[in-house]
Amino acid sequence: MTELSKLPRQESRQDLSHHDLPDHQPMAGGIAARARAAATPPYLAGLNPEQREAVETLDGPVLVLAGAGTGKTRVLTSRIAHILSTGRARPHEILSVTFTNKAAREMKHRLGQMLGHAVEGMPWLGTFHSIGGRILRVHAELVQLKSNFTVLDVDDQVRLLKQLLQADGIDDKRWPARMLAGLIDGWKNRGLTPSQVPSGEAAVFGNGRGGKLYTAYQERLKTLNAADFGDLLLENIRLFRENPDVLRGYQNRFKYILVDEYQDTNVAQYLWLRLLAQTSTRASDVAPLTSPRSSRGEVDMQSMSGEGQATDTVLSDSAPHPTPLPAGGERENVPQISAPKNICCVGDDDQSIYGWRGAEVDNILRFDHDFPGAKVIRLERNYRSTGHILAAASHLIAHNESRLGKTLRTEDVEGEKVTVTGAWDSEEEARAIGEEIEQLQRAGNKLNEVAILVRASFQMREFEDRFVTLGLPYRVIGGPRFYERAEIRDALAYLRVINSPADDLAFERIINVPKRGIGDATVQLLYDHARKQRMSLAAAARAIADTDELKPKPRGTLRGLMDNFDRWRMQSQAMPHTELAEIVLDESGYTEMWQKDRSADAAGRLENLKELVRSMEEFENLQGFLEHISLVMDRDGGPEEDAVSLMTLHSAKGLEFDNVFLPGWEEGLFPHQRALDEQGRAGLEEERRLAHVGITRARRRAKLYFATNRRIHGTWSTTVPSRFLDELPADNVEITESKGGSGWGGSSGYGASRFDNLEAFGSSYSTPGWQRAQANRSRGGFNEAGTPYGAGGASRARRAPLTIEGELIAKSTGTTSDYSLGDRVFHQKFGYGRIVKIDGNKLSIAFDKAGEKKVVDSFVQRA
DNA sequence: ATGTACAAGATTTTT
DNA sequence: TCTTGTACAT
Repeated sequence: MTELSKLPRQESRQDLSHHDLPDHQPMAGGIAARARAAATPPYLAGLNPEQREAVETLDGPVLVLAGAGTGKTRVLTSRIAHILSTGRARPHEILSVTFTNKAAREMKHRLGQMLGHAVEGMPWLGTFHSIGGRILRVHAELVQLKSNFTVLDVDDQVRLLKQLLQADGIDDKRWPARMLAGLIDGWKNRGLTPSQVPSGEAAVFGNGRGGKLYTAYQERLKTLNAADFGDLLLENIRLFRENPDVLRGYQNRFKYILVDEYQDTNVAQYLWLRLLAQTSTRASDVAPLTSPRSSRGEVDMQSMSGEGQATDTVLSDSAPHPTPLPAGGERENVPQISAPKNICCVGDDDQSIYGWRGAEVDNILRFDHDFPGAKVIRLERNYRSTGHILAAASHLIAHNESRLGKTLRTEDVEGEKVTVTGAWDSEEEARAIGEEIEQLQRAGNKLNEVAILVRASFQMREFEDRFVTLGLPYRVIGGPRFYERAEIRDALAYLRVINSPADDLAFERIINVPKRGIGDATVQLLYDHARKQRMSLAAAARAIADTDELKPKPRGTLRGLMDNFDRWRMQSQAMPHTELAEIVLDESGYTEMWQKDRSADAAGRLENLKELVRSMEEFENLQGFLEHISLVMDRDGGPEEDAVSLMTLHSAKGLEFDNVFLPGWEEGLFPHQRALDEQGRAGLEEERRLAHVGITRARRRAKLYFATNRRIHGTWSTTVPSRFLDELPADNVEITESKGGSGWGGSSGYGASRFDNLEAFGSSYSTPGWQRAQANRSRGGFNEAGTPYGAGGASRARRAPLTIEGELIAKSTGTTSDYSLGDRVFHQKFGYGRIVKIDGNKLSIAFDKAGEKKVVDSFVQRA
């Protein structure tokens, strides 16, 4: 519904204005021009000269700088259509990356419409991550993975890190695994492998342990044959750097590269892109300076990210080919000469709102440096919003200092002024907005054309409450997604374990779900063993179930569970995967667990499970389904019913609506206090861009609100109207009174001095405690936290055995034990004993006190 | 191993 | 305020 819905509008409007047609074509005379216009293919129809230039400039690098509502995505889509229909490239030779899977799907859909048929064979249209993942799967063995690797999501990631922290004796309370996950994520966004993390940042957790944990994490991922989302790109970069042949294969393959939302690309994405779009065959760009795979993948990325200070050695034909190009589909049609790179990036520096997630606006600012000879095309004609809305947004964003600067214009009517409404409190705000929406509805507006964009998701609740009482249909966009729901993840975990027994995170997730009496202690035991032996949890479970490490009860259930999995795995060969899923959910007792559950959402969860099984039908087999899940996990919204959309400003990116409500324009909330505290001026500017994005989502009406009192986490605090309100141009704004009626009359200073009351309120405004508390924790600024943790006795006690274990790892990674019959050994639980039988790494030991027991060798040490 | 009582902490979010 | 996670009792 985003850019798509504007297409007809745009065309019809432009049909009226002849001056929009390209009248300055070099060879175009009068008749010829008309003949040409008549023959205009659908994908060029109705483009203005700016847009048309962006579509038709096919050779060499192009940067399209475009403001909101200027048809950016349309340009990209038309460009693909143009490339295809002029026969310059075949679908699989075009690489097009977008920001979300949704955007990718939409582009495919639009492309189909433009070309008049379904778009077949467009395998390289997608997001960075899914494309990166695909390439990684093809060349998995080159990065020491198996091609059926699993992709961990945040939840898995955090649980894995929690275990690593625990093993390192680090208290999860003080240093939550989530924090480490965030850090590692940030490092990966910046394209940093463990060895490249600046020592200051690696010192998090004390003593450079942050860096060590990162290393341990990556190692664990490898043994689990897993990658996290960051790896999908990072490992890709490594792959390209270490295997110039592979890289060249892709460089030659992709004749056209297109990137949407370039302003929101992060460093890793940038590096990845630059490698692919490299025009030169300079060794410094293509080949690593060190010999390939010399140091287990710790690639020196300076030469890539730096300013090209590396040597300009030309890669000769006789350059070493460290790894042969793998056989398979990737091999076809790889010409020897490298074509000039036709990369086209589309973006708007004023819409960069993901800086906090590692996006680098610099990427867009540096474009012509990175791609010499780049053509920069500006799209400044806005087709979306009316005059007042556009003027308000432009005036606001002009307050930002660091920006390229664009002057958007519209030929649309002035329309209604942007309104600013003050409410007494957030409740009244919700009430007022509810009423206005009902009014709009009565006036014949579709609810689909109404959106409420909030800064933070806690603001949503009040609107939901209000809409429920009003009986107004609404949908929350960007809420917990289908695949994030616990029941879906549980079910998937079962299937994942069946598909790949080594999937630890999945196994751990369901080992005691439904409750079957395998508690933390047991899991911990399994985990210790798994890590010591560098094996998967499932393998550890199997090994330990045969010994006396566990009490009979958990041992029995564990063995039963493993038997179940064996059986399911057998059955998976014989029956359709949907049927298997039903059997598994049934026999595991998972369905039963929810059936017994008396809580309100249990029914919905069962429904979701059914939906999951249904969605599996589209796939040929379990493997295919799971691969899809790990990369795209996304569900198309059901049938589109008429409803108000409720979402955060961030998830509104790329969308547009006739009527947009923007509540909560108050200091502290918007701009958000934390952004201000942590990022200072840069933070403020990003917030302002967010405000700009918010206003420019509106086609006909933009309605801003602020409340004088807001309840933040239960306590009421008085708030001050946002400074952004002051920055709006008076001529395009109308100040209205809250129609909620009750409290706020507009008399208290706000009306009189318009928005200049900031100072007046400033003193009375108090920063809520939680904001102040968080204030000095800057992102990436944990450098100062150099206090070595674990000096206390308790954690010492836990860490001490680690050293011993460390030695054990070195000794007993092999499958067979290097103990011999008759050796005296010591066991933590059973004490001293003598080995009487050896079966692989399972030892039978006659203990002095405890009698004869079967034990895995990693649990004993020489006495 | 599991249920319950209490304390802490609470932007934005895509793979 | 309300959710989430941890400490403690059963």
